[in-house]
Amino acid sequence: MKKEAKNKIPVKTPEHIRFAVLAADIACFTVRDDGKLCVRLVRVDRPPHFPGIPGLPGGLLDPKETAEEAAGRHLFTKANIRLARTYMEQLYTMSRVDRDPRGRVVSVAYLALVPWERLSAQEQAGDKQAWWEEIGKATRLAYDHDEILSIAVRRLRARARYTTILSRIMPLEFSLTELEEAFEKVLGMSIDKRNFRRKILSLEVLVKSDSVRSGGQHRPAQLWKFKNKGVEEIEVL
Amino acid sequence: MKKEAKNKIPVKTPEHIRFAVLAADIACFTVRDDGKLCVRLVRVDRPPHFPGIPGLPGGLLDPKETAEEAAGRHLFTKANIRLARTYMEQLYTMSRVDRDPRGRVVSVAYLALVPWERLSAQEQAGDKQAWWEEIGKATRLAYDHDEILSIAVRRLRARARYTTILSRIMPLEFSLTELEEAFEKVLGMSIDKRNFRRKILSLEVLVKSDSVRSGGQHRPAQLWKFKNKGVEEIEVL
DNA sequence: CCAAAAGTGTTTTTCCTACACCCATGT
DNA sequence: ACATGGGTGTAGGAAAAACACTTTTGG
Repeated sequence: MKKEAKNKIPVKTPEHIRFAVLAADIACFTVRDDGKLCVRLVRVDRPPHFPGIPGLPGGLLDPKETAEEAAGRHLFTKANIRLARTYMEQLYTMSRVDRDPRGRVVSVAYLALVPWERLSAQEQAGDKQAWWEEIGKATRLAYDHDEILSIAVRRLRARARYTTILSRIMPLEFSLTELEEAFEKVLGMSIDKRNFRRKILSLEVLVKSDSVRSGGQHRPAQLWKFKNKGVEEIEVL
Repeated sequence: MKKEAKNKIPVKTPEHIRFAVLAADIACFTVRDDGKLCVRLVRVDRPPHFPGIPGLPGGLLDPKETAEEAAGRHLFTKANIRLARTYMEQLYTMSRVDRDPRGRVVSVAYLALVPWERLSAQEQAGDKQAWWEEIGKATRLAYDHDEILSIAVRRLRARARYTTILSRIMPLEFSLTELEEAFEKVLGMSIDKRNFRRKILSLEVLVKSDSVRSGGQHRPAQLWKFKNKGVEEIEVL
């Protein structure tokens, strides 16, 4: 019984090994209706090191939540993006000893995607606390968030090539041209229209929607949906 | 000055946010000379939950080291594998609240590779504390190490297909047959000899070595090296 | 009838796959 | 001389890439 007591444990973990604070940071992307690939930034105000400069949304873990739960929570409370509409996957864990000048903070970074169409008007517009920034212009961020962002963009590009991850950045219904443009914006290259359509249709991940989009003074576009709602699968493009 | 004091910080982080213990676990692979893909296991002895059962090597972070440094350190102290010979990349961070029944431990898992040829005789042989286990037989591990191992194998297979990661599991010099066998063991499939040779040579990642291997009673094999020592690159196979 | 984006086929080239025999060496 | 793994070439099919015109609508 004495032995059992010895083994019960870290209700009383020794002080010296509980030196770290755990955090989660989120690189949340969307393709804005002007076609720009954007990331959600927030105003970080932690003088003297980070006085009112931009950064990724994030915050500390609670003792009873996973890193992913903390990421979803802070994405909502700090950046006003609701988890229900977003896809999230773990990206990288940042553990440099001096990454936060105030003390040892280890941060689990997440990659999130949200369809622009499903954001409320207020979420789209942004304000002084949280806003959408074009990828190229999101620079000089707080902490090591430049590095997180660069890892996130690289990962997004890689996964766009061999998974259906872009289904999580598209509206529920979209034209093939819109899907092609999402690929072009994310991959930063132009794609042949006819080859793209043949390829994406041959993968059989899309189904025709009932409706068409009757936009400007031109032929209306057939709308499509992704067949498999949530998940992703291996492919190529 | 008062303001400054307020911003100095987590020399005095509040107790309640320093609830977690940080750890690193390592899935370290090699291809043994019998051709088996193996993972390094250690004996975990933490009764009552894990009394002398196998697990991945790992351990806690020190306050002044990164997760990767801790991984390298524990790989050496717990599993007797020296970092100098190993390639290591971050795999996934496990943060389930109850993953360690003794208290909240968040673990950063790493994938490591080491060439069998570069291990000492003692490291190759293993003992009661640390040994090489074939992938299929490494099961019912401590904590969530089954899950880590499964993620690691999946990742290794994926990266073998589009990077030169296998350069880190091969000896410095090797025959094309040996390289082909490494691919076959890792991917768990057989590969056509002629097609493999044509493909791998067309990628121009190998250079001929000066020497040949004069093994049994047959024609000696030309030996090859990877052109770019350390790094990896995008390819296909 | 004009502007603007939607939609559609064919040809060429590249890459993957399947497949069988000769070569150099040690015993 | 023979057993053993090392080494090579070709032909057919599938997928990728290059490329231009017709269709449908709104103004």
